[in-house]
Amino acid sequence: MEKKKRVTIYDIAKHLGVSGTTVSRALSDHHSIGDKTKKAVLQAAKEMGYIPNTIAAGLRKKQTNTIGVLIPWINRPFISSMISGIEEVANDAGYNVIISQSCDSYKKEVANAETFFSNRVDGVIASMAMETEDFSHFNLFIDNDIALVFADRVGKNLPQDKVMIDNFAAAFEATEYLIHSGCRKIVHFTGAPNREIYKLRRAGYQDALEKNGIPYDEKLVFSGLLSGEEGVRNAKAILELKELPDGIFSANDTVAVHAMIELKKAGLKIPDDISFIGFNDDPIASIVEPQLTTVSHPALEIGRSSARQIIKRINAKHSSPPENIVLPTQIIVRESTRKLVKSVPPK
Amino acid sequence: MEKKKRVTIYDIAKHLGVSGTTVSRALSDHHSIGDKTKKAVLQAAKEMGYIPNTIAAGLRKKQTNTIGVLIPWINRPFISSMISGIEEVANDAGYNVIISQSCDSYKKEVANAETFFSNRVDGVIASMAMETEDFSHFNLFIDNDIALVFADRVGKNLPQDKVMIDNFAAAFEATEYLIHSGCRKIVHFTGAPNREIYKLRRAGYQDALEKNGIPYDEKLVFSGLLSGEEGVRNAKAILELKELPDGIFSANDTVAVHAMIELKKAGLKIPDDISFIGFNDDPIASIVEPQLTTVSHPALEIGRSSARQIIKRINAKHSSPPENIVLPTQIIVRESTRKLVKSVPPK
DNA sequence: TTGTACGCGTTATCAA
DNA sequence: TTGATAACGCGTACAA
Repeated sequence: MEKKKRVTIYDIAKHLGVSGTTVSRALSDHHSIGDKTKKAVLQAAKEMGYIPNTIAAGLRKKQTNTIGVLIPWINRPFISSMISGIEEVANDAGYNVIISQSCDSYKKEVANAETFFSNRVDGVIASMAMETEDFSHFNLFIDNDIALVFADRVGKNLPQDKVMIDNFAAAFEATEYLIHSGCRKIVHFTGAPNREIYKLRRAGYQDALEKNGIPYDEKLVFSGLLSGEEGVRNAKAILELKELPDGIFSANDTVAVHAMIELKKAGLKIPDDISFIGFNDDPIASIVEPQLTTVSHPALEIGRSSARQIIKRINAKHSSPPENIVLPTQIIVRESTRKLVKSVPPK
Repeated sequence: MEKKKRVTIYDIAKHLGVSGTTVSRALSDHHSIGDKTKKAVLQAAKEMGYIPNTIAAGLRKKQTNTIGVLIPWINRPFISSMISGIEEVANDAGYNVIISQSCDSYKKEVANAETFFSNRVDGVIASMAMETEDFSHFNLFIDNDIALVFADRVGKNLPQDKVMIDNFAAAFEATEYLIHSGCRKIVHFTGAPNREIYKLRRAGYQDALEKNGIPYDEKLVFSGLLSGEEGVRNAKAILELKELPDGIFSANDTVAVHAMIELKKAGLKIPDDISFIGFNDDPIASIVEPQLTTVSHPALEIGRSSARQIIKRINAKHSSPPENIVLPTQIIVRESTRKLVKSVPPK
């Protein structure tokens, strides 16, 4: 499509017989500008259908008012809600949001980071791919003073802002909830261990077991991509165990729900034979029967908070130590767990 | 955050003792450039950590390699899948995707359109807000020769490319499926009638009834936002009816599933007392019990197809008549409908 | 094959 | 309060 000539500040200037500078100032409400000229410019701009060219301004100001969001997948309930939160806050503050999915691939993540840099985004919010183990591609932003905030799937030991939940504590509480409701042999579904969040959930699970005198058994931990198909596979593997578990703590809802359905098919009663606690509070959690008890993940708020943080960094005059923003989680008790036999001690 | 001096083609030029032009050409693989110089430039660029400034190039070339995506909500399964498809195709073709949600608000949609224009996106893919009745804000793109493709929630009588499904036919088939499985009193859940897609689904529903000798009854059509809460409300309203319906065709899965659950609570058997067909094939459709029969909406493919179309338009030398791309739907038969008593005639 | 000079649309600086 | 001029980083017509 051929480009059309568009209205610029000089068209307005010529029309009004003033300089481009004056128009620019009038439009950006500069203090040293006559009231009459200002009004005239604004009027003319409107009449002539002028819309500022953010790109050109950005080139000059060395800023684009754009935030890059780097996430593994868009079409997952948790992530799309997070993006929704980011977009909400960013838009209100006058920023655009550009999105790239890594599809959990390290290679794509690296490529996307470069694209963001090429587009001179003012800041980046990143949630890392499952595969990613080396973080050096983020140096692009760090070395060039581009604000960087990690959200949810953060890197370990990276000196950047992070917005996340307390995965260890959430997992500990969830596991202990199962224990307090009478479970003694508890299976854990987890994701790739190079993602800190899954490592921490697993650690919380392990710690809860040990604190309650239950031995930790590697064979009861199923690790993978946390997909629905994996839930079915895991369920089948569980049915092969010599002694069935009486509880399952899953690092996400998808795998939990599909495992649950598969176990139900095999005739097991939930929660009586096996209790379930998931993670995320996806829509499917409240639809499955029995409804899934789960750890609610404040997705929207993680997004909002990340956006606020990145904007704060973008506007900061000086650098300051990295912040760790931890958002609260909550166990949503539904029907896939039994009643507590021992009350959970207050925190 | 203060901006840092970044490597430009002139830094490379100075370093190598050549002109900026030469560097620019070497980097973009221009034909008239010496092999040695090219190699030297590429080498130096790599060493110095040069990454092109797409923004500056865009200003010069009057293109940004950016596609604006205007959708009502990000965090809905159908839409996030569509975006995923857009992003996939666009990224592969070297385009960035910037996203704005209108939250189904006309006002936000207008504001977002202006932002897109300000950012000089090369093209726009739009799925309209529920509220939108006036389409004049899209003239911004049309008048300025910015490619525009409507996806899914298209406008009526607009001379733009559209990517969508055959809503009328899909609704007709779904309703007829209910009829052929023995339903005679069929309720319809629909969305705002200013969105063509809902109007068409309703028309398909009505036509199927009439073609099969069943009178169309306005009182059996429930219109609204198609939310979960609405599903509960609709179910309660249905229970108040003098004579219960024996089938429900819903314009989305969310409202169908929640209504189903509510009716089950009231003791109704599904599909024996009431059959259900939804629309979209959201994840919840295959989780609810009984699993929901639904019209599958090729979300990912609508996204991919829209992206391909917009890129085609962006690169087109001349304008050509608007295209209407219609993607196939499919009834996914699950457990919320009874067996067909009369086979569906072949199309 | 290479370089000079200018333009893309805006803002910052300095002078008037 | 206003204006002339340069600069942001890159691409390109034209000249060499």
